[in-house]
Amino acid sequence: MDTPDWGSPLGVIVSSRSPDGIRRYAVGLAGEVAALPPAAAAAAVSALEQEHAPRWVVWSCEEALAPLLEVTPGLRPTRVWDIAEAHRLLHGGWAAEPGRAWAAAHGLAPDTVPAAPTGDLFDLVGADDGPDLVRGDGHLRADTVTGAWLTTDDRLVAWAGAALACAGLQRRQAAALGSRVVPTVHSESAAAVLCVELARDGLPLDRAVVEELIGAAAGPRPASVDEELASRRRRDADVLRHVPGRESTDLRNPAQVKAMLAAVGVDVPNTRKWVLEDQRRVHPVVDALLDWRKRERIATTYGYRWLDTHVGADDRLRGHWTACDGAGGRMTADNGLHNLPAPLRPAVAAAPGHVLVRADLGQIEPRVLAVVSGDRSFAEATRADDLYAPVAARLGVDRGVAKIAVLAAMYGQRSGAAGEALKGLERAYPVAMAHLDRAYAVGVAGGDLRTFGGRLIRTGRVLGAEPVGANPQLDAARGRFARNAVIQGAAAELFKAWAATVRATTAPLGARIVLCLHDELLVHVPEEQAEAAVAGVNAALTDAARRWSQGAPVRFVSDTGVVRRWSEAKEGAQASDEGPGLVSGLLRRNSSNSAPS
DNA sequence: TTGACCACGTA
DNA sequence: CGTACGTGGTCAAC
Repeated sequence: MDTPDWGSPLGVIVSSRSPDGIRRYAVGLAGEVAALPPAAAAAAVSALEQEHAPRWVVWSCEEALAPLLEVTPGLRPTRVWDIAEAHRLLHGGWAAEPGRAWAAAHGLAPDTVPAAPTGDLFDLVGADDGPDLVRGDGHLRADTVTGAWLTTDDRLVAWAGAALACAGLQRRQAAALGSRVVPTVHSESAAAVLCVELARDGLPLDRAVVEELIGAAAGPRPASVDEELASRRRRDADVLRHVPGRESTDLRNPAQVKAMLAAVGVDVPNTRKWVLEDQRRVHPVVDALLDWRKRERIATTYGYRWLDTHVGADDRLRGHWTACDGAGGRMTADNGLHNLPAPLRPAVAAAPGHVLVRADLGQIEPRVLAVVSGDRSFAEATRADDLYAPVAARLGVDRGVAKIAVLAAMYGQRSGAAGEALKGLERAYPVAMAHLDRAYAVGVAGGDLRTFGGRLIRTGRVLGAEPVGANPQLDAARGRFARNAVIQGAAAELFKAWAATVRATTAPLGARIVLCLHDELLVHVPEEQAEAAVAGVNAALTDAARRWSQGAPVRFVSDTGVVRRWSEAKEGAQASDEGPGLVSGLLRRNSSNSAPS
């Protein structure tokens, strides 16, 4: 078969695990693949990486790289083709097992992919697969991933060959979709490598501060179940003492809370925070309840159990990372890595001798809109540090109005004061607005879209299985989903290209990315390399944006600074006092913040 | 035990 | 007629 021009040597890493848990690899450059045990495989990858810097084809980074990186922590592959990530990009959805990716790469219908063995007696269907890796009907045999068939070195080498073949077909499909898509696969694959590293390395925490913050919200660490219950009752009592006669209210039951509030004259349709915010003055129980909710969040979700379960002995918070979610393609993480409440952020702190380089992209979504729509006038506005200023000038409105109008156009909110300014936007930036309207229309019709970088977005089945046209509300929701997905998804692609570039260019400084948060990066770096890392992060943005946008005249900006704690402001970041005042001060500031506006 | 709903944290 | 994600609580259905 004629292979596409990959631009660099091609390597492959696949693995299988026998039923007794022993892992074995097939590793090598294309045409020279050998079956090896883990330590030897890691050594081979290291040597080949150094000598040839190949693009490594893997069925998935998690399967192929995670165990190798445990064996050899210094291993850092730079170029990867992750078949699962390529499949998600090219064909949509999240499921991307080898059999499914293989089928899509070969143009075989997804509903004909043989089901993987389930472990019960139907496993005997494997007998229908015949003796070979590829079945008579063109599908991969079903019992590969479980390790049931990959029992010999020859079979493992054949498995590597299948990965190379699959990647070759994917690459051709990607190239056929346009010049941006192969680079997107490269970038998404790099993000998948980064996810393995993020999961392994974790986010550095200051354990003493975590303990203190949890203590301030949830009380001291309980030594027994009884103490835990007592602590919980004390928290509840702070609310219930405001409602004599209703002390038996279950604060965790919204219906009971609603009834309790009604009894003291607070009449609300539901007990959501933004509804209760306006009722603080009606009765003191409202204030107490909102404070309780904040403490309860930390006590339950980010309390001692969370600390003990997810923060290691090395004071690192670890979770599972994915390179793309099911919809727009953003990275996801669990165990609180992506939704850590702001009051806990002072606990995210550099290890001794290190600092955090914190960088976030400014106004990324409107800038992305300028790229993906090709609107030259809107692109002109991105030359400003504050994009809303030139837009406001062009529209003849206040900056605040311009901002709301732009956000309304992108996210679909039509209520409020944005109406007039929206008309101005459509006159001033018709190309950008038409791009959003087109995405909305495709969503309403249940059609398929691709992001700027080529990710397939299917709208037909989002939010349920109801057919298009049957439910106008559902159609509109699909439209909003689609309009948002082309922006959010493209922003995610740029972000990952940036993160991958930062990972590659700052590694020689000893820098490691420890958190990715949609438009924000935290890089952990030895103190003496802080300034070099800042420069590297900023240069990486310029570089990644130019490559991602293929030279579009759109400017992207990053607010980049050096901090010891995530909570510190980036500019003029002086280390705040680290005494006991830190914690109580932050809690106070947080609660007073939420009172007005 | 599972799934729906609520509620709320992040971007 | 903002969207996306993850988490933990309760409740109803199984």
